[in-house]
Amino acid sequence: MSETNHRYSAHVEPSFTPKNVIKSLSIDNLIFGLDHGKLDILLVKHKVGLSKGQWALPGGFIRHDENLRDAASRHLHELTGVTDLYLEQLKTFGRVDRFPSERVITVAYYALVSAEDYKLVAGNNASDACWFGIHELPELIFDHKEIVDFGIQHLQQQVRRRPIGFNLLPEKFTLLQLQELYEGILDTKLDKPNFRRKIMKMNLLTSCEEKQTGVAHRAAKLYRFDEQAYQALTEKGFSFEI
Amino acid sequence: MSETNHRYSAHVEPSFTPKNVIKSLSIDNLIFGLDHGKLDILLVKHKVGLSKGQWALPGGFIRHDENLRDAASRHLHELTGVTDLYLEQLKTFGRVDRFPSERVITVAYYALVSAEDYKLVAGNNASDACWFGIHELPELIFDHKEIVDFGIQHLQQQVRRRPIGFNLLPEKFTLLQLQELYEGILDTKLDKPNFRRKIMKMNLLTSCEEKQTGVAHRAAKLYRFDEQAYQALTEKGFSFEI
DNA sequence: TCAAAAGTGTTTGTTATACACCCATGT
DNA sequence: ACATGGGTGTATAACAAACACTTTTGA
Repeated sequence: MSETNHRYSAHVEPSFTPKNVIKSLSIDNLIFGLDHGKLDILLVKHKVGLSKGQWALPGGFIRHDENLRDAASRHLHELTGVTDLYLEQLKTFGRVDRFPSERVITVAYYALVSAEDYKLVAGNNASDACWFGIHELPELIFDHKEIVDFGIQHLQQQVRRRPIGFNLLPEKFTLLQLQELYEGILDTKLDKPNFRRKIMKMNLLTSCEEKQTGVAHRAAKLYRFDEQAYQALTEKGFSFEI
Repeated sequence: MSETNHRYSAHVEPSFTPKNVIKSLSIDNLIFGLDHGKLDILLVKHKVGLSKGQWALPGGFIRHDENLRDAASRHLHELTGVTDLYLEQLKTFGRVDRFPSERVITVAYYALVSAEDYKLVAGNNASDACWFGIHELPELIFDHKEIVDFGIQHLQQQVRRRPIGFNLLPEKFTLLQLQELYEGILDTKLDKPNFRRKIMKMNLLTSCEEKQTGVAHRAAKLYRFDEQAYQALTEKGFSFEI
């Protein structure tokens, strides 16, 4: 893990730049997680370099023989151990003065990490990787705050149009968990009966024929997201709207 | 104009690469225009280099002291003479093998060119710049076809959610022109009465208190898009949906 | 007077919203 | 028994879709 941070920090001090990577171009990952209905972002703390001690988005350089998404994936994997994520390009940030001393343009990717993986990341031996609530972010390096702000806005838009939010939940979830997820991301309150109906009418959830356990109230049914049904519907021009 | 093409073609043969630009990173512009309800794209023909004689998106390299959008803007201006456009980042394309012989990643921007500017471009002395209907595109260089396909899809999504389509029309336009624009982009037929009502209810159009002239039927009222009303509405959380 | 597009009205079915209500379960 | 969330029902209003209709104008 320290190797990863070394590699990233390298990107602050050119002398640390690993070989076989593209100059002037980096990757930064915006990783969202969900903690009890609160939206979090994963940050790392730089260990060396000019920006030592400062928080930043996890990222790094791109190898010459590596596709952009693969680079994003690799950096994410090296840091968190998580693979097979919903990982999408967000935007490329290239302000002339965004990086000190030399021109570096960064391609930002974003990912949504499920509740299980959320714990995995937190329990990782990368003691300098940490989740922060989006309303309690520390000072960030470079233009990373700008990337975060853009990403949150983007997520709020995307989550209304595509069922990507499910990636933030465990495999089996209740309808209330799903509702709280949407409330957390969109920062609003939703009407329970109406939300349930809207979701159920889409036929995107499969009942697990199971119920919650260990709760001090009537146990809710557990559902799982039906990827195939979604694929089938999108091919028919289906539009997902919350 | 030949200078522009020289500059762009440079991007094919590294030996032509101008000084003071970033290596391994280029800009490509996807420029949409409207011709009688038909959606067009602006292409240029390379005059020198490996890809001589082939059609490509107008683009080029980024100067070290130049922001990304400024670079996109500059290349567009140099080629078409058009300024002050709706010009947005589309996506960054970076497949390892997208460019022959060396690694070049490109940031794609897109713009919508109004009917007036459309003529301006066509009448320009850049004899190797030409509009093509999106269904009649020639073979394109590198991964430019991929960029075009992505851009068309993106435009179809964006145009439904934000009133960017107005950029493709002249300043004063009729409701039928607007409807034909949407039909052209979305590749569907829309119901006239319903379309009119939907648009008018948004209060985004100002009447010019003027009518069409020179038409062989009842003259339609001319409208203009009210930018201020749109700004005011978006701040209130207004959502534009066609 | 006819074609062509401008522009209005109305009917019908669907969907959104708000809110009242009953159900199940652990403490 | 009661608090807590699970889950259903329904009245109302807003909206979308389809389509019939009247108006204006140049040729």
